This record gives sequence, C-alpha cells and structure tokens, in this order.
Amino acid sequence: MSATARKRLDAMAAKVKASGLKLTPQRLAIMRLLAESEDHPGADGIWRRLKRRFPGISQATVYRTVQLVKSLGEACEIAFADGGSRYDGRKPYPHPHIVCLACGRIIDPELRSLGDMTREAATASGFEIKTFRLDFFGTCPECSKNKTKTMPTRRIK
Amino acid sequence: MSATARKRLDAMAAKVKASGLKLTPQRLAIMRLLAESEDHPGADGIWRRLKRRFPGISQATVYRTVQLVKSLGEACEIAFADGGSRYDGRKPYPHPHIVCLACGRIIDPELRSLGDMTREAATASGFEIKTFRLDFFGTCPECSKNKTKTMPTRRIK
DNA sequence: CTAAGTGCAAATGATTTGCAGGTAT
DNA sequence: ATACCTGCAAATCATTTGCACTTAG
Repeated sequence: MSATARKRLDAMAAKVKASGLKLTPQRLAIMRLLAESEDHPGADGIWRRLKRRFPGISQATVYRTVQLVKSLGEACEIAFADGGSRYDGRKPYPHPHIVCLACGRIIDPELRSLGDMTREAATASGFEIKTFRLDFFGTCPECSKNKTKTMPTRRIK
Repeated sequence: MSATARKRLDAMAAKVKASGLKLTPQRLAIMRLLAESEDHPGADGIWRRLKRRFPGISQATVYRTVQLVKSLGEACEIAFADGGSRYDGRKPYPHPHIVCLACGRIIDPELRSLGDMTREAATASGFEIKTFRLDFFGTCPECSKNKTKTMPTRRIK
C-alpha cells in the first residue's frame, strides 16, 4: 500500500471514528479499496473484488459504506447516465474526468483553465457556484490505435 | 409558438418522417413541448403537462418519444445523480448548465473558455474528445437574496 | 391494408431499507 | 453491555419492455 493511499485510508478511518461510528473489517476493506484504487471502481466492482476475502459480504454493506465515506467528504461519486456510479477515494473533491467510450477507462486530467471557466460561469450567471461536474468523453490513445469499435454509447444522464 | 420553437419542432418532425416513422398526435405534442420549453423539463413533468390535453397518454409514450427524439439528435438529455433526467429540445447539442441547488432552476451559460478547455483536455490526455458534460451547481441570485435553505443536496451521479 | 404506435401493467436494474441476529468498543 | 453493523430479502423508483389493440400513411 502506497504512502498516499495509507494517508487517504487514515483520513477516512479518522472521520469514521470521529463520528462515533465503528471500524468493522468490512468497512476497513472497502475504505482501503477506495483509498488505493486508481480505476474509479463501481459499487458492484468493489463488491466483487471484496468477496474473495469476505465470502459473505453483502452489496448492501458496500453501498452503505461507500455512501458513508462520501457523506464524510472522503470520497466522491461519479454517477453516469446509465445508472451506474463509480467512486474515487483518492481525490475526494470534485475534479474533471475523461472517459474512454471504447474501454471505459477514466483518467483525471489537470486542467489549468478550469478555475477561469468557473469564474466565467459565476460572472456570466450571477450564481454563487458551489461545485461542478465535468466529464469529457472520447477515445483513449490505445483504443484509437486499435480502431476498436465504440462501446454502445451510454445514456449520458 | 415562437419562430425558433417552430424551427426546432419542424426539424424534429422532419427527422421522424425521414426515418419512416409516424407523426402521431402524442409525438407532436411531446416534441412541441420539447421544442418550446425553456425550463429543461423531465419526463414526468412532460407527462403531467400533457395529460391535461391527452387524458389517456402514458408515461411509456413520453419516455419512448423523448428517447426517439434524442436518438435522432434533436434533443439532449441532462441526467442527474438522483436518477432523474431532464431534456432540452431547444439546444440539441451538448452544452454546459448551471443548476440552482435551492430552486432547481437550470440555465445555459455562454462560456467563451469552454473551447480552450476542451482543447486542453485533449492535449493533456491524448484522447480524441467526442463530447462532454459540464454542470455547475450553486445558488441563483434570487435564492441567494432570499437566503433560502439549500435543497437536500442531490446525489450528483 | 399493415407496419408503427399506444396504453397498460409487469419487468428491470441499480440502489435502499426493514429486520433479526452479530460485534466493535 | 449496547449502540452500531451486517446479511438477507423485500422494497424503491425512474425507466423499459411485452403484449394486444389502435392508427397513421
């Protein structure tokens, strides 16, 4: 487990304890997966990976824990149009994504111009901007090469 | 009915006929609502407005038609984290939104910097960007004045 | 005519919840 | 001890689909 992942896991565990909640083995395992996964796993994926080590773990527990960690501000949810959500416990704050429509990969780009655009949105509208959601969809370099056919386009909610 | 709305409705009707599909009264009514609504209505809202004039209209027909118009490229869907989708038949192409968390209002800002940011995302990632989804969430000027308490935060999928 | 469309109700599918029995602290 | 948790299964909820009956062209 990397140092950054360890830090993230510790932050999650600390918030849980600070809220007077319990650190069960299931929660630890789910939080650990959230803290170290770089592939933005979905609830179902987390559940499938976990039941190797916790044969009896229920999806309900995964959903409950993921929601808990999110509500504590220690993970963020990326919900897609097709109803599925994916989670990121490494960067628990809102950030942009680029999704490959062919292979489903999601990367986190650094966008220098994002701050300016947020300011432009606030100025243009008079809104007090609290948060945002930004996703780009396209084809990653690998899939572009392979000329793989595009996945059945998701319903972008 | 405004000139722009008329144009949008005509475009939708043309695509439907060009696809060898039928222009039923229900479809016309739904498309008309899509073409002239500036408030990004949801499927349920469309259905409720329509059953005044079409007492027997079913939600299934609304969903089917809205999907049809979207698949013809004549409306776009804005799907939110809480599972609900809203539609825009006035601008059938992807565009940014600003959502008021207090009253639910959605506006379409003009963002000059959007093109630059898309280019930055493409360059930084090597992806071929096909489309995007950009929403800002905050409080509109009216709700800021009224100091209305924020709506129970939607799950931002 | 007849392929398409409609209303209705049942089916989906991801997520949530009620409950009865466990378990961290 | 005793809140808090977990697994299980039933319940949600927006949306989709199967079917028998209409209807636009």
